[in-house]
Amino acid sequence: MEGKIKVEKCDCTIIHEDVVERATKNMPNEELLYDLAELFKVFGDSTRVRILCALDEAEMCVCDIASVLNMTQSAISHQLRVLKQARLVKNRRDGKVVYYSLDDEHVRTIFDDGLAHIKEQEERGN
Amino acid sequence: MEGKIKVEKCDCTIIHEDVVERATKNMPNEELLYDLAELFKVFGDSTRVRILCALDEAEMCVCDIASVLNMTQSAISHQLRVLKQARLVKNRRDGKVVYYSLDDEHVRTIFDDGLAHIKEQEERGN
DNA sequence: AATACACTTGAACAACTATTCATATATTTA
DNA sequence: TAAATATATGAATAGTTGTTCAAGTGTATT
Repeated sequence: MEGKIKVEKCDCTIIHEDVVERATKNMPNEELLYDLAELFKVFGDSTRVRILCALDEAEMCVCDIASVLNMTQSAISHQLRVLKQARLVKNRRDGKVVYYSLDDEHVRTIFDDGLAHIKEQEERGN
Repeated sequence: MEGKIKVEKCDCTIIHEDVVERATKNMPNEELLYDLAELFKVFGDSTRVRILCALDEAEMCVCDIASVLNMTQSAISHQLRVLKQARLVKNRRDGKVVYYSLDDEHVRTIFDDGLAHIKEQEERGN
């Protein structure tokens, strides 16, 4: 469904008008939030997360990555495409070989924030 | 498929052994990366992103949120469940009304990082 | 030019996910 | 206790996504 605008409304009677109005007014641009969700969606797959982790270590060719993740080269290639479209990785060609590397300084930051959340969760007991 | 371990290997001949070995060795725990992806998956839906945005403004009941997002109460309730399981929101009951609020200091940080990436993308022209 | 090889890509399929609809639960009020 | 209301939940469904398989590019080597 993602991104469709719904028409139905809640049928409650005791809505907190002031809060609703304020929140509605301060909501960021719908498109921006959509793009944000799209970005996180890219991070929301363990194969892609692992690829990013591998590339954080060093620039690598497709076969290298496939070998590290123990997956087919085709599967990796498909995912690299997604990562590239999201501008998280870039590539360069050297003869037959295509080398991929991280294309964003924020990748590590976003990772670390996510890890911080997970760690805090664990500490709070789960 | 998510989380399954593959058996096939890449059939390339010119793997960069040193890089592969180093990357393999330094890869974080598989389970940790899986959890990380699971977390980002929660952020990877615009409805949930919008809910978090709304709650960043103020504590709200389910109907309030439904009203702000212009969606059915049921849909919101289902998503709040996901957010709660991920420990991103918490709730308290006051009579018939259940109030939800953010349950994590990192939510805003993660948001901001994501936005930083998007902005940089735009600046680089796209 | 022909072969080999690293990589890409399209189609197909299975697994997953978000919303809807109907119904259930919990709490207040009459 | 019965009715009203805010929320939750289960099943169904349509849409999405990741991997596989087969075939296609592009580059180097002979």
